[in-house]
Amino acid sequence: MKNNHDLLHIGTKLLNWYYQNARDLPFRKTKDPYKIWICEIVFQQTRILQGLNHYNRFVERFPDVKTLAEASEDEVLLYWKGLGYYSRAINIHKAAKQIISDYNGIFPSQYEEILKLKGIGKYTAAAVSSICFKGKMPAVDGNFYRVLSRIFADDFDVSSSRAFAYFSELSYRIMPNNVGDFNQAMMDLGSEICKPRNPLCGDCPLNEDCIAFSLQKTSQFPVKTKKIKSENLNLQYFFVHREEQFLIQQRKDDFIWKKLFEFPTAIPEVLQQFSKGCKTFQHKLTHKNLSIDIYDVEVTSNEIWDHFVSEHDYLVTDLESSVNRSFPKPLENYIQNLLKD
DNA sequence: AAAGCGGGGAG
DNA sequence: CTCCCAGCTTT
Repeated sequence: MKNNHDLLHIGTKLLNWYYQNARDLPFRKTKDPYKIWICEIVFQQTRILQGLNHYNRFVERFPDVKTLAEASEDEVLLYWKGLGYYSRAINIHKAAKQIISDYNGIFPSQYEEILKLKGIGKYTAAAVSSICFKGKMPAVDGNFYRVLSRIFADDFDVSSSRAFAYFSELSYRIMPNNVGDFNQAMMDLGSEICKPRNPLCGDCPLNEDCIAFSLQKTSQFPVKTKKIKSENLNLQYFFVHREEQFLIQQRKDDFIWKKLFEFPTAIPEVLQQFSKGCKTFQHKLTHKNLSIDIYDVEVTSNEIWDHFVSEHDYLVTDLESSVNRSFPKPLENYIQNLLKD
C-alpha cells in the first residue's frame, strides 16, 4: 500500500502533464470570475465541443455581470437556445441580479458566498474560487469520479448521493497546493486520456500509479448502479398561421423546456375546419421519449383570425422574427424547415 | 435520499 | 441502441 507521500506525487505528475498538454480553450486565457462562472454553467453536463459556440456568443453579448443583470430573461434564454437544461439560463440571470443587489456588482471571492448564488452548487463554487481566487476546494465532477475510482480501483457507487463527499475526501490525498490548476488538470485528463470508454492509458501520466490499469480493469470503473429509465409521452401542437404570421405562447418554469416558447397546445372548434394535416416527430430527452404531433392550421378567414387573436393571449410572430425567441429543439427544427421553403 | 431536467456525440 | 458529459434544484 502506498503511503501518503507517494500519493501527493500523483498530483504533481498530473500538474506537470497539464502544463504540457492543457487544452487551448477561450476561458483558459482569463481569470475573470464572471467568465469562469459562465463557462462552468455552460459546460455542466455538456461537452466542450457542444457548448463552445454558446459560451463565446454569450460572453460577447453579456461581457459582465451588469450587462447580464440588465438584460431581459427572454434574451438570456435566446442565447441559451438549443443548449438544454434551460433552468441554467434562468438561474444565471437571477444570480447576476443577486450579485448586483447583494455584492454591489462585484463577484464574491469566498467559497461560502459563491455557493449562495442561484444555480451554483458545490462543484461550481469550488471551481470558480480555486481558479480565480486561490481557493483550496477540489471541484469534484464526473471526471474526478472516473479518474479517482480508477487510480484507487475504488468501487464506491458514483450514482450514490454520498459520492461527492466520498470522492472529495479521496481527492485530498493527491491534491497539490495549486488547486486551481489541479482542478482543470483533472478535467483535461478525464476528457482527453481517462475517457469513459477506451481510455488512452498508454499516454496517461498516471498509469504507473493507477491500480485499475495495473489490474487491467479500467473498464470496471467507475461503478454506477443507477440506470436511466425513460417514459413515453405524447405532445400535441397546433401551428396556427395566416399569411406570414403564426401563434406562440411561453411555457411555465416547471416541467420540461422552462420558459421556452411553443405553439398552442389546443384550438377551439371554430379553427378545426382549417386543419390541413398533421406531422409526427419523435424526440428523445434524457428521461422521456416524446412523440410530437404538429397540426398545420392555415386560417384563411381574416375575420376568424382577428377575432381569435383578440380573444386569446397568444403572441403573434412570424418566421423572420421567431429566430429571436428560444424554442424547444423539435419546434426549432419545424420552424427551420419552413424557413428553407 | 432520490427524482427531474436537454441535447449531442461516441461506441 | 445505451451511456455520458466542467451538476443543480426540488421534493
